[in-house]
Amino acid sequence: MDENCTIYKTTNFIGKKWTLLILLEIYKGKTHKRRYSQLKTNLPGITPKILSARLKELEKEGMIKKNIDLSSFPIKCEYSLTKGGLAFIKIIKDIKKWALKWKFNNQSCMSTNCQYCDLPSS
Amino acid sequence: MDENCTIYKTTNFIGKKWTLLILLEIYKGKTHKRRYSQLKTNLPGITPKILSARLKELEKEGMIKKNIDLSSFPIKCEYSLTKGGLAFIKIIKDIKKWALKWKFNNQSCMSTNCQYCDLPSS
DNA sequence: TATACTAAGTATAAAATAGATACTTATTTA
DNA sequence: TAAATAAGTATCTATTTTATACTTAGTATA
Repeated sequence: MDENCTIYKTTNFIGKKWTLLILLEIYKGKTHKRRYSQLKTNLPGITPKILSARLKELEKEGMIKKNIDLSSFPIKCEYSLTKGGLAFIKIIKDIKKWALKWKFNNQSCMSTNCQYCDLPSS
Repeated sequence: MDENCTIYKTTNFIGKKWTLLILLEIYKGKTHKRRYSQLKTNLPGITPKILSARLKELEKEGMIKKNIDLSSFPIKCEYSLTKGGLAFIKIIKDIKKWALKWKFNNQSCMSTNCQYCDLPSS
């Protein structure tokens, strides 16, 4: 197995469960930022353990940045997209477009209130 | 949780381990077709159980088609991309381009012999 | 003063998924 | 008669994910 492979290495982290949904959720935040608790609320079904593991991995992979606000209590942590992370959103949008065209009969997103994919289509 | 969500439903199957690599490997075959045994050889590390589970899921999701040739022995099964599956290859190529730009310093793929991502870059 | 509340997690055990490896089936070739 | 082949399945183990409870420290409420 070739561990230097670009696609192999990349699918190894972007392919994990919840990863794309977390990126998208951060993107949808004001100025593309979200706090831990907002992510937890807006991604129903995710567990705190997985959310925190994915955030650490995304930070390690350079797709998001963590910012801690110590001035208030309780401490607030804000996660924002890096330039690379923001560039990746284009791919997620393309996946949505592909899915609408080839999987869901070219309807616009069927759930208008959907927390996940209610994002501008262009 | 909104189970009708486009992105949620889509990441649920394209996000699984090996899925993108299998699609890519079929794409790289002559006329975008590969036999089971070729996939197994060209995706070192995959187990027959996972390969067969993924192929079934991809077929169910309408991304590949299975074709059995009973005329010879042993039976040969050929997997080919559907139109939707072929359209998805564009996204995989974009992921590679993204990775080369943002993760791997804009080098062209570092392993020229790589089974996985040695694909035309345009 | 004691109690409850918050944000951002961690800890532990159970369930689901993936991996390793051996086996199956049916036909052809040595 | 024995070995080889394609396309898997079966069984057991290891890794990941999920469910749920707990932690920490400052702040507001009773």
